[in-house]
Amino acid sequence: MAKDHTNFFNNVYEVVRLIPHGRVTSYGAIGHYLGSKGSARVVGWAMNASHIMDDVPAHRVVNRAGVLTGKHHFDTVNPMQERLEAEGVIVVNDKIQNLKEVYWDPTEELAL
DNA sequence: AAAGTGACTATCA
DNA sequence: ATGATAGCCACTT
Repeated sequence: MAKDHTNFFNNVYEVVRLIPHGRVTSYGAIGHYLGSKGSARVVGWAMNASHIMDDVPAHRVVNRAGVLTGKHHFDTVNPMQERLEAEGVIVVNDKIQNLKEVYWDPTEELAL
């Protein structure tokens, strides 16, 4: 990836990959950490392309409400919520119940 | 180069 | 409280 025009995606993948086990974050938080708080959609877009990378745990990335908005975008039959539940996250009806307990903000945890 | 799309978020009704 | 609309930034065509 010597090209810079994919740097934004690379940053997203890097942050997502750094999400601790059993933790989740939101698109806006990642976008904000990258310097563009309004780029939540772009983060989601990066996730859409993340399927080419198996090192990107997109199942740990949810929307602001803790809802697994993109669970249907997973190419596999392995549901996002089972994966999250296996990590210790309580997910019901595609929504994280203990979001506040598992929420992980890169701007607070990484930007030190 | 311009227009369209999208796994989001915030605000208004 | 929910539902619809607008704003946002980067990618695709």
